[in-house]
Amino acid sequence: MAGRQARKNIPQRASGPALWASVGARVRDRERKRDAVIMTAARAFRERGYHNTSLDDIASELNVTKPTVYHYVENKEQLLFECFRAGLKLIMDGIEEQRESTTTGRERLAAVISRYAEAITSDFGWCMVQAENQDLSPAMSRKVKALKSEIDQGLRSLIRAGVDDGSIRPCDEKMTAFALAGALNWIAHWYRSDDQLAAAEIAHRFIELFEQGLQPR
Amino acid sequence: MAGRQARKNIPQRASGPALWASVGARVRDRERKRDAVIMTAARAFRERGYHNTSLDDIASELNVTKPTVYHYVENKEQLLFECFRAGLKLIMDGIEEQRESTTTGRERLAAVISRYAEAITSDFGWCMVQAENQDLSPAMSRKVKALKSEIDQGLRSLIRAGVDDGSIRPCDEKMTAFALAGALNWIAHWYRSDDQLAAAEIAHRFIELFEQGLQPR
DNA sequence: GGCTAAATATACTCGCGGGTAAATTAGAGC
DNA sequence: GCTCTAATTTACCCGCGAGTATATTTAGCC
Repeated sequence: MAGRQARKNIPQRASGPALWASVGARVRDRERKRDAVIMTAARAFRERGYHNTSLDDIASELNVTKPTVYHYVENKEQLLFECFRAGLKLIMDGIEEQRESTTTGRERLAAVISRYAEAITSDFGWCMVQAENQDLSPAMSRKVKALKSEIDQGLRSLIRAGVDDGSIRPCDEKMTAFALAGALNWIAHWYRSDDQLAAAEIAHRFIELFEQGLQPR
Repeated sequence: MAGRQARKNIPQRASGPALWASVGARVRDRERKRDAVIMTAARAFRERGYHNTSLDDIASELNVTKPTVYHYVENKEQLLFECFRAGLKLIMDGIEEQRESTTTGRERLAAVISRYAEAITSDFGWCMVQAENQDLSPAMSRKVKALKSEIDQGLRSLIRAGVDDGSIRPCDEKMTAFALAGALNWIAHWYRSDDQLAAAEIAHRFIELFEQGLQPR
């Protein structure tokens, strides 16, 4: 069939469509396939936006048809949520990681910023940032809000810790956390993966700016 | 008719639906009406998002039918663009305003930040931030990109000026501008107009943070 | 090699919403 | 009061895309 033939010619990106590329190579690991669906969706959402990406699009990028996608995920909203959660987890891990650290609050905050930048520049970055309440059902919206709030609280408590240990100048922790999160989240809007600038480099410059400030010392 | 009666009961918000509220009060000024359409769209987009707002929604908020909206605006995309432009103009004005100022670069930058925050918290703020290329035709996308770039260049040149006159510590102006714009744009994501926090207050805290930095001096 | 369950595909439904053609109403000028 | 234009409405079209009912294939298992 023409269909079959066409499928073989699809370029095989890492960990994505390759899973389904040839019938013989199909792996039966359900988890893996589900992850591939989510990953592909994340990339598609990032490139074309949530509303401009149909499930048919995602399916065809996976060399599969729409009902197959529905076999791994309840609906489109859930798909967005999974992308969101995957990205958010990267950040949460970064924050968690610093819990047992014994360095100053400022240093721990800097470490979290680095991980945050890493997460935002990942395939899931865009979804994390764009998963607005507007596109979600009330129930989902609540979940997303709660998760986002965890990140916010994590940042604030690091700032507070820094103020307490003297490594951070006393400041409005809420506004500071918002400014930080804003600058970081915004990366998703301008970052292109083919950019020369690596996440680590961006994080480094941001840390310097936020720590030192614009005014000469 | 029941339709007419219902219209009279619509609450009349400032400068919006009131224009059409009663037949007798209809103003013939085309400009004014067009502006009302744009304003109403901006509010709706902010509340429910671009894709979740239909032109029927906007029309009905104006106590009018969809074709009337089309009488003032070519299509939905154009409508988003107009909202975007209206918001952007506020910022451009702020930058322009500082061109003839003779103060230091850092002070001028602070002034622009204030105006920026003001613009972002306005009804048009959300549209400005959300008018992503993804939802726009290639032609529109180019226009939006060009306008956004103007803002970016404005910020960078202020930073450069500050570095030159010694009021700003030498830094990567591109990353600094991105961080600033990010923090400011992000306001649109969390700001609610009924918030106690006024734009001026937010701007003030942001300026302090960006100027002084987190590290104690 | 036949049985069963999971995986995938075919072939639909259906509503929403952008956009429009054609009629109707309002109003300015005479 | 008539006419002509601008403003507005009624009543549509139509495509896209989310979601699904049903058939078919695949693969593990005895």
